[in-house]
Amino acid sequence: MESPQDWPTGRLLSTAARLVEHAWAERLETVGLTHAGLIALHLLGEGARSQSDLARSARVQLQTMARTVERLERHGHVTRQRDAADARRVLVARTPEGAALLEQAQRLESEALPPVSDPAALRALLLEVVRSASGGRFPAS
Amino acid sequence: MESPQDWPTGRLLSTAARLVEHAWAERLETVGLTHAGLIALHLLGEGARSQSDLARSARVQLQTMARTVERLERHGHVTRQRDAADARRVLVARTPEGAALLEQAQRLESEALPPVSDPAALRALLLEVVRSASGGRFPAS
DNA sequence: GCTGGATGCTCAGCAGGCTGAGGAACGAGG
DNA sequence: CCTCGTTCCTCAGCCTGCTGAGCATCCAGC
Repeated sequence: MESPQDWPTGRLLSTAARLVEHAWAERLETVGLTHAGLIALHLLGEGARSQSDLARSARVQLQTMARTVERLERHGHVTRQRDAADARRVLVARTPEGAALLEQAQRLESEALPPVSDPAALRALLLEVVRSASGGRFPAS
Repeated sequence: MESPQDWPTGRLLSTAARLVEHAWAERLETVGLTHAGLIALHLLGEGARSQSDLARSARVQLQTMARTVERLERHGHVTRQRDAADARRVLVARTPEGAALLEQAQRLESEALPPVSDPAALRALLLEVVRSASGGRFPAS
């Protein structure tokens, strides 16, 4: 009960994620990004996308993504503007500063995961989990 | 970039954890517990433990555990009292209600992880990650 | 004894998830 | 047209992580 060995797998998953996220966040701090911000910046790609589109891709709720984007905008990493063609949408695009940051940050991100005996197997298993748990909640992403 | 397949492993880990946690929380809601509360309740065992002790075991900060315990107390799942032997400590113990809830909740927790091709391998790999990422941050847990 | 470091806790405040409620715009159908 | 359902977004509020600051207590060493 005291040791992680005896924990249920779900709890192990959450804990591992949190620990890795922390290491990751520490590095990102040096370039002035949070991990959620990096994901959003990454998903943006070259063109502009709507917030709900980003949210679906990132597997988070629209409200969560809206706040992340708002923070990125406040720091000058992205711009937001109403879509002229569909006034419900807000189009988000990277600024040059955002693009520059993204490039630095991506190099840091890959270093955050501690070395593990079989990285490919870990990836494959996590992918299985994501796929099967995304069902319904984030359709057609 | 759009699909999880192309994500870095750390991001996959976080996403998988969040999705599983969500499924888990949904079930726990039916018995009136949050996932953090369940962990604390579980780690308590039969006897009383101090908050910092619980925090170390759960791999969270003392402040986080304090708030979780405070919530459990508010709902009548645990009791808190100053340690007579060391007045800095707060001793936390399960109430009978808390113990009853725990038993129900543990059955639910195990169902939350979606079936995966090699559960044992997933466990083993996650355990590696937790072990190597706990270093320094949560000594001698 | 007293002082000073270590330890346990609380308070305040931030970021990132979530839900629920409600407003504005689009679009299909009567 | 106009209505009604859907979609996109915002606002408010909760829970869980985190940090930093500050307080009380203990204990070792002088």
